[in-house]
Amino acid sequence: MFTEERHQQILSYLNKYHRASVPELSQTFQVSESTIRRDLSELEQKEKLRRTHGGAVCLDFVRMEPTVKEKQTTNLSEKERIAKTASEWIKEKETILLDSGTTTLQLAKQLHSLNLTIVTNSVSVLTELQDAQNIELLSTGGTVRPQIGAMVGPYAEGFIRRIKVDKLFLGMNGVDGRNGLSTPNVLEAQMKKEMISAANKVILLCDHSKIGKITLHQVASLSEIDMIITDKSAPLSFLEDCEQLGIDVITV
Amino acid sequence: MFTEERHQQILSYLNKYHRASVPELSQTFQVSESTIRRDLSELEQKEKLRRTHGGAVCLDFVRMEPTVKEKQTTNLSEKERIAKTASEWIKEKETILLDSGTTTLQLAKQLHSLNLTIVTNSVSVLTELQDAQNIELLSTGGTVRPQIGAMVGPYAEGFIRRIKVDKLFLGMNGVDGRNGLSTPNVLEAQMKKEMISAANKVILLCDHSKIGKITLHQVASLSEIDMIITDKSAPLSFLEDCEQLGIDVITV
DNA sequence: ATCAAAATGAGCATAGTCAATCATTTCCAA
DNA sequence: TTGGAAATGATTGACTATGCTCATTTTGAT
Repeated sequence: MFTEERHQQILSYLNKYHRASVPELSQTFQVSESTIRRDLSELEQKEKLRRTHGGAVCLDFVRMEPTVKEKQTTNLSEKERIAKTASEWIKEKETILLDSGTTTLQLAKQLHSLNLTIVTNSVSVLTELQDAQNIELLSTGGTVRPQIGAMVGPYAEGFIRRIKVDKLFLGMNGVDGRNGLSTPNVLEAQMKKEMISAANKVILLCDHSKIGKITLHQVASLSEIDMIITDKSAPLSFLEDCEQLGIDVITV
Repeated sequence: MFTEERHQQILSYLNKYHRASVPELSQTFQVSESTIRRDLSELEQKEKLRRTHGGAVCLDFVRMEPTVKEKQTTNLSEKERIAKTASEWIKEKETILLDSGTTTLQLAKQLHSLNLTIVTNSVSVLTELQDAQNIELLSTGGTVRPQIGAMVGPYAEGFIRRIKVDKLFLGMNGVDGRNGLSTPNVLEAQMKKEMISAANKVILLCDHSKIGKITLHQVASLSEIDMIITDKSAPLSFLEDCEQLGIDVITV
């Protein structure tokens, strides 16, 4: 393969996966890592990609990544860690239901290279995963809630009622030992209820800031959750309540 | 074999294999590598191929690279003008169905400040308009087609069947006077059919590059269209055909 | 904050490739 | 035939691509 060809292919690869590591490319094209590094340097010179430590990313992906909104996201690093841990519980070929929200979006970012069927009511997740090669991506449809980008309402619920998934990764505004799960919007509350019914296993992703909060509409009681992934700042008493209910608790 | 003949054969060879090395060609045509290099230099001069270190690659192959982003920018200015004109036909409070595609995405960008109900099967349009203040945004849901970001399949069709909209803005891969409207993907074709049925008024947005093209699956005949907005490079004969059918034709 | 592992880029040696040059061969018209 | 232009092949010094080593930087985990 000629150098030029390899350069083209590296760009296609990046277009597909948005990112590529040096060892990954080295193996793919059967050349040394040095060569790949040289390739990446040259392509960066030509502004065809953006070099990162360990690899490179696609240019539009870079532009897309740090949106204003995302920068404003609170507790981003906790959410990232929670998402990373959550991704370790996903096996190839599974069918996953992804709720809307910033934490589940972080989870979506981890899933690009897996072979999965993903159902979601989040516009951001759709955008994030629409070009992932091995993912069969399904959208619930419905009314789009501004700002949040969640699809809700009767159409969305109707979609969910017709499916069954292996695992649901659920976000939530309020999580409380006594009051269970709650959210401020009635349509979202209803939607989350349906999602819980559609899943064999319900995994709740929430950073510590959500714990102890009670918001307007109750979605479910704690006992309907199978696993909860949160950060180490979560109050111990709450975590004990969860374990008492037989919920798997993971803190990261 | 004459020099000219060899040149022709080198080009055929490239057409077949997209690439060729100097030793490979040298052996194939039983001439020295020097000669091949001379041949390749001349052919590059005439822009018949692209020289690389060690050989040459077919030009089309090099051009094969146009990234998703570049595709979006093909005829961008035409698309923008078409979109702008299309937006002038939209009145406040109307219910609009927006097909997926780059031209309809340009249209979506024009609609931020209007008070509308918009239904779409395009992930890009959802992202574009999710934060628009006065827009009630509805998503069809369904299976997401990679690259294109169109939601299709039975669920998407089911959604469309249950609604009626004032106007549909439709994109299309192929538009031909005789053959009507066509698209390469069967699911998209089906989806577009349903959308046409759901609309009181069907407005086709297409730049001149789509006209005269026929692709695999027929979506509808021209007569099902109420209005077509295209650019001034559209062939006159086609525009006359449209007017004969009573279609409003606008060229920008 | 600190440390070990991973990644990097510079330098260098090697193999393969290149363009320039020149001698030889082929072709064609006078 | 013969002269000259064009095409070809061989040679060679320069250039390019690659892989390897090693000192330095970056990263991530504690």
